[in-house]
Amino acid sequence: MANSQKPESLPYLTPTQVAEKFKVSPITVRQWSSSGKLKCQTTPGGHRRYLPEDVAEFAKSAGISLDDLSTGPCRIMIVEDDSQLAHLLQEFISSYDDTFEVYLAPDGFRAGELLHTLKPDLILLDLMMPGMNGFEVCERIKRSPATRNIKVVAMTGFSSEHNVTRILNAGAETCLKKPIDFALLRDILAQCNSKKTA
Amino acid sequence: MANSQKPESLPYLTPTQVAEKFKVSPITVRQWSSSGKLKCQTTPGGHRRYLPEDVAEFAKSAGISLDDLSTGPCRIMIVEDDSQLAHLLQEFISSYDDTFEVYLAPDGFRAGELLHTLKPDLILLDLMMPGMNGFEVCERIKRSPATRNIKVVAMTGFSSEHNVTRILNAGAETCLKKPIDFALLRDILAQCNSKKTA
DNA sequence: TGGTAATTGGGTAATTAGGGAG
DNA sequence: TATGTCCTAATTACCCAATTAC
Repeated sequence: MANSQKPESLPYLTPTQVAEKFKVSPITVRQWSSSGKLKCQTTPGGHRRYLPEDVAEFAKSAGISLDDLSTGPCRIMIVEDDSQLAHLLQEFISSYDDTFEVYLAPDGFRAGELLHTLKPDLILLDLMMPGMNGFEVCERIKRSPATRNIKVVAMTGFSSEHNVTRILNAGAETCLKKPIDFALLRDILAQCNSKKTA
Repeated sequence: MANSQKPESLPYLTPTQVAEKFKVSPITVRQWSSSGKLKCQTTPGGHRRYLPEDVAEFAKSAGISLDDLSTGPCRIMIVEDDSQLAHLLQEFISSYDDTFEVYLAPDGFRAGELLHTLKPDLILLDLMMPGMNGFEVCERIKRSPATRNIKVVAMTGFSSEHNVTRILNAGAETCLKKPIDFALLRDILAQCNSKKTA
């Protein structure tokens, strides 16, 4: 189950599903929609359907704990063209906590795909990959509302002071130097884990 | 259908596709048809197929605006790292039909992102880009149910017989040789146009 | 042409949802 | 503000043979 593909989730939520996320009754969710606080769409039969982004926006505006309830298990994407290192990271993460779901993106295309289909909680991002500018990728992730709350941990073998500053300014959590210090990585995973309240 | 000459690739919708548009299960779509609320055609085997116009009419009668592709314009993604060529293609397409929406993906990451966020109708795919294997990309697009009906037109400057065969086997509509023959491109756009019912 | 996985239709039962007044 | 209940309607689950897609 290590590097399996696609966890394609439904692009909408029913009232009951939304209610479960907020730990309230479906009737309450109905009220939120009626009063306009929670945007919703409707089926031809009049039933309400909720888009994940609308739910997230409502959670934020209401100050309720937002992202962890909606995500489920912790998903981690490893963007790394060095297959050996990628698998090493994957093994380490899985052995640290086998509830983490780890996905590998060996190239930019896969990274872009998984970013929007998998919607990971954490991204380990190699800054030096052919045909891909890691800095731009990080900036783009942080610029889009749909992805900006994803944690990005940069990885690089040529960590000049300037580059480290640049990637941190782009919104990365931290910048790991190669070879990877697995103690640091474990700390990062610990933070990722503490986020889970379930 | 405005100007379609051939019933080559009719824009029929399957029950599942209609269900996705209305955020509902395929079973519900079946009920709508059984009760006569949603008109449908049937295959020789008895399976239901839906015309976009019938779906649009049903949506209107239910007071729902379809945000998605049924009524939307034709979206085209150009995957090409040569900025000059990319813009040239964009200009040509826009001048051919200014209702076409053209988006540029200068690298693999943008291509992967746009594939799932934009959900284009047609992809012009450069096979030779750094850090991106065009053949693999095409195969992946055609393998996933969510994207397999997107038309892929390959573009390459080194079109060996073997490579052309390979990309066509991967599911590409055709393989354009560089420099691009714009007459051929126009024909492709014409097919893309006949798909539109709006 | 042939093989295999995914989708579909039919029918009925079970679950969920909306509206409103409490 | 959030929720429980009643009634009716909309939506979905389940089973299995046929059809369709790749």
